[in-house]
Amino acid sequence: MLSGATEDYLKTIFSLTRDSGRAGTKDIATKLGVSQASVTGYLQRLAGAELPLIDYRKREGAALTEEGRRKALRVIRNHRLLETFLHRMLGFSWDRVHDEACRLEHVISAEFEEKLDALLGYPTHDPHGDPIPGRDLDMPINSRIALAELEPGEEAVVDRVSDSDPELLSYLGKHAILPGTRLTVKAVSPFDRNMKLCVEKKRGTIVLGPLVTRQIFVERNA
Amino acid sequence: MLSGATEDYLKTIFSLTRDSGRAGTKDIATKLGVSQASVTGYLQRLAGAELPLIDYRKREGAALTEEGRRKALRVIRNHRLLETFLHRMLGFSWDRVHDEACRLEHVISAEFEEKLDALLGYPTHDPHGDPIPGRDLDMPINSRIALAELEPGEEAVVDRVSDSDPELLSYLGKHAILPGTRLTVKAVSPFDRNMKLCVEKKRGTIVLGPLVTRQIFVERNA
DNA sequence: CAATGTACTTAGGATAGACTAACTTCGCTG
DNA sequence: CAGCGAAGTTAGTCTATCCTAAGTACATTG
Repeated sequence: MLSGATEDYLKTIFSLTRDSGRAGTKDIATKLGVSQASVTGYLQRLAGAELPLIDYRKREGAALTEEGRRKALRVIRNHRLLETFLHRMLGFSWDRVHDEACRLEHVISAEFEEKLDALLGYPTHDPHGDPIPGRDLDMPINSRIALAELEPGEEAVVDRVSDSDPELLSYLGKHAILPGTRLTVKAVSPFDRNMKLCVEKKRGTIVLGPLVTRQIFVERNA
Repeated sequence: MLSGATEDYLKTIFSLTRDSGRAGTKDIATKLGVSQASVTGYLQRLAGAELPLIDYRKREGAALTEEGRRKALRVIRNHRLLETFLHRMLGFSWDRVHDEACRLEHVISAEFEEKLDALLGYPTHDPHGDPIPGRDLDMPINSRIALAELEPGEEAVVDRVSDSDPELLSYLGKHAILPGTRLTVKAVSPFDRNMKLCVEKKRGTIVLGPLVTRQIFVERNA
């Protein structure tokens, strides 16, 4: 069995290698909240194991092996199933599910995972709109288009919202900006990139800064 | 926050001090599956903390302080709520809930505990019949009368079954011996203490040895 | 009351996972 | 191309939790 720490490293490397091909020591350290030296040590250990979960090269960072990728996806699947459960069945607000799921994801059995999946009706997306890998660990591709990239006049539907900042989630929730919400870009101020948005059928508009609009991912209106 | 190990020690000491006033090093070691030396060391550390959770005296074993008792009851509450959830909502069989709950009990938040309690409708007993401490950590007293103590002719209702052996639970489950099941003692063989029982409305009888009948606790028929 | 067995403790050490401090690499800039 | 800064590594520690081996305390029993 993998330790919780190992699972956290795998999850982090997985998400960092979505864009760049390799995850750097510093980025991993920042995401995990540990020192760079700790990361170097841990990566060396992981890469030197019998069945290595990562491929690590000095000063070039880490990438997941096929085995590592599978383990990472299993943890991500657990995490997102749990988030969905916490939100839908226990009534946790969507800004509180992340931390709880981060602790639970390391201790549930495969049997728990399967039964929870069934109880929830085999959900495909978690409360933030992130896709849930299936039992086969296939994961649908999610939108990579940040709201910040849209031009005035464009319409879009919110696909997902970064789950990293609870404060942000709470704020957006209050303004009904959730996966599925339809938005229209009314204006973008030239220097600060503030965006004036019309939110679906809701009365009025809202202005969001670029730190926010870069955390919201959308599908351009078909 | 307490570590999982500390919570396990507290839980174990709690259950061992139900009967005897103090928990001995050896019994704790056996229950936890660690060496006696580890237990001695751990108890010393726990007792020497700022706010000690246990009272430890050399060669006399450990007892919980009021604070330790409260923490122990919180863990037991988590454990039993989780067992109830696993059985009732996820459909785990009653012999599989214990191990899963043992891992989950250390990582759930107070918010999770409360919301789960509400979702389950504030249950008072877990699937084995053990009482669930309430939010105030009050715990109803459960039956201490082992089935093994009954005489031929007596009738009783199963109150709870020890959850320590999954094999036993599976076996008893197959024969419909669960909390609430009504039993009649038909005969007790004099030397081996085998007990011939009539199980409620079920066809036929069953013979159980003393290793089994000592794990089943009952209420004598009113 | 000495011998013995069981329960308990001490001493010394292992491992996982983290830290700080100090050093190395390397790309970029002037 | 020397120098600087950021990223990365090494070395040495620390804490939690466990271990084995060896010794101690105490009750029982001949």
